[in-house]
Amino acid sequence: MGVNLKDIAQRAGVSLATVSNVVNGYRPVGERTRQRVQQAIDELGYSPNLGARHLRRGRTGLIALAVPELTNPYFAELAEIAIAEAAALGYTLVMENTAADRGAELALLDGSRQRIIDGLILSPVRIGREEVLARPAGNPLVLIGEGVYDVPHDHIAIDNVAASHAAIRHLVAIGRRRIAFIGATPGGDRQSAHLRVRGYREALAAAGLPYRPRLVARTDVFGRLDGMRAMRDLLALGDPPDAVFGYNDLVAIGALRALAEAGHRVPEDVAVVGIDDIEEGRFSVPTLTTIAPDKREIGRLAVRRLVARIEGAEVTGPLTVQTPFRLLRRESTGTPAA
Amino acid sequence: MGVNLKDIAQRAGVSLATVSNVVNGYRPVGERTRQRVQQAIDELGYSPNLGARHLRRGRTGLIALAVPELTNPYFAELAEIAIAEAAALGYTLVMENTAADRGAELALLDGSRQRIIDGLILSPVRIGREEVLARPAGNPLVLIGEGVYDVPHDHIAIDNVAASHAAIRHLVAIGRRRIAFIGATPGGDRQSAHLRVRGYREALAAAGLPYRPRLVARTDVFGRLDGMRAMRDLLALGDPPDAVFGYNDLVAIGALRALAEAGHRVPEDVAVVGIDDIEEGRFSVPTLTTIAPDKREIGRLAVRRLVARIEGAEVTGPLTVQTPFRLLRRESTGTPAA
DNA sequence: GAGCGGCTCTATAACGTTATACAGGTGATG
DNA sequence: CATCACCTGTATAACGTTATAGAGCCGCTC
Repeated sequence: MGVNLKDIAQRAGVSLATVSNVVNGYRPVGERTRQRVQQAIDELGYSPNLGARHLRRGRTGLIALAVPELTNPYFAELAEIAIAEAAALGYTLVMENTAADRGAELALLDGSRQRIIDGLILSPVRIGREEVLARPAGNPLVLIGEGVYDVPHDHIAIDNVAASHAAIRHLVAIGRRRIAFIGATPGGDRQSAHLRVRGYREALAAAGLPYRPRLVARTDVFGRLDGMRAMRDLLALGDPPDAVFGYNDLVAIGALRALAEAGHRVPEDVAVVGIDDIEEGRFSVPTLTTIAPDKREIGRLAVRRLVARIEGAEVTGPLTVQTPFRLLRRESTGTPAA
Repeated sequence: MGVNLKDIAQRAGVSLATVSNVVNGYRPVGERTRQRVQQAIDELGYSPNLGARHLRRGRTGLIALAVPELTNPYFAELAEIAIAEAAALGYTLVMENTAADRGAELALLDGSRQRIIDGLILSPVRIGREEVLARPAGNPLVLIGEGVYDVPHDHIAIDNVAASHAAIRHLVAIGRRRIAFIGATPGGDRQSAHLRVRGYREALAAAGLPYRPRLVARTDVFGRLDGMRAMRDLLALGDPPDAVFGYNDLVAIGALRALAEAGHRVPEDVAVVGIDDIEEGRFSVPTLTTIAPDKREIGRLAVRRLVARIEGAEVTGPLTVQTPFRLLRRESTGTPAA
């Protein structure tokens, strides 16, 4: 604690600036002096004071990934990838928990936090296009997920309408006709649900199936408990569904639980599909059919885009990138176990 | 971006230092000047440059929580609590992923990371007492979990031997006699498993049951996949167990999956108990009986201890704190659903 | 009324780094 | 041989904050 450039400079018999140049490679340094300096660094065990560097350079080397819940495995899996990618690019990634709270999201957009991080990857839930547009100019911002569209920021997400289509097509293909959706939200609160609901409706229409509003269950948030409660309500209908498409895997897993408690067989009585491909769904009983986004691609792309913006690199191509997804058939829709 | 103390000082017609004193409350400021300064701050929208502040103060306001895997829900749930507690104390908590890698853990102990964080909460997995003792003096370190004992650092954990006792007593109480353990590790790699295995053995002995080495399954790490594989192996024994105690909930959930695939009923044929009380176990089919550590207590205590050390506060009481736990009976050991 | 102590406020030197301007030395060129 | 350009290295001024030393002012005491 406390070996600084000056100590190294003294030890190596060179100036402060030369040591800085060796460390940073900012200006050419003769081979002999470089070696002497490097030796001094190794002997004294120097590592730069990042606070000072930050002050001077105006960058902290910190980027933040703000998600609505840390405990959602999808975000944990995404974070693990993003942290590794950030480290590879020389940045430290800080996790930020908005707890799906509007105030927290707004604070992130223009709060004082901004001064300590170089850029932000945000998965918005409670804020919309207007709030993002109203944001004062500042650090680069990359959006992930489906909260906000049509803003002048990089945006990485899957094509949610297409993902819903794929899920519903699959359910139709295995003979289901009364397909429910769990995870709609009231109002314009969370656009993601809107897109997934839209895909659901479009695909029903394309299959010649009627749209039944009673089969669309609303939830406040998107956890296991929400899925379980919604499924119970659906089962209480006079004419319950023969398939369920959940907003995400957690909701779907909650639905599986409700079905088990009520004594229904999956997939024989009710088939279930989710979105996210969290590991949990590969071990649930039954295993969960899901739409698997390419988390690796999303995490890496988001970090790379952000870092590119921070470093002022030229970024070509459109702001919005739709990453690939695929349908993984598992037991909850009647595919043999892996 | 860029309103600084000087701007405020000019606007308010006072000196730089006075503004700093208003912001920090470090020295008394007259009521009239305080108001004038405060007004200037509000008008210009000032927020302190944390980099500069930290350079000057020598602290960054960042603490790190290093865990072996972000995707283990136990750590995610713990992190959510710790982040909130840190924020309440004016600190930002950074998640660090050691990926259960020895090199990563060592790097955290004395690496350059140290210079950017004020303190570290570490859940050690691959390092032992010696490595911690060999650590150069530096930032405060708080240990959580069961990796390392008898070192001059704060340590927050449950009593693992007692936790195992409780689990085994419960299984014995519901009439099980061939009780397996999944999650032992070879050598002294991870002491936690040793403690849990020890409690398992002691409790068997206390119940007058024989210790059968074949019923103790080793795993590399402690994920669902490890639990599933180990359970398959146990089922392949000529005389399979009638109960399984998993190192943690993830392992136990993997075991549940293997049992389902093999067509065994839980709890009728095999009862299952885990440790951690992750949310997943409250929704699995069947729901999972578990030893629930007080995560809130662990997370808050770890952060508070660390911050107290950072701020040089007098900390009374022993270094090692054992936090409470309780047994939650659920379906996997034959308790009626909640 | 001179001296003293308490109260506000100010000037300024750090903290450790990087970027800019500049100095010294060397080799090549006219 | 003088000039120039280059290549290395140096001195130094920031970056924005906080802590220290001290200056000015007021009222009080002897």
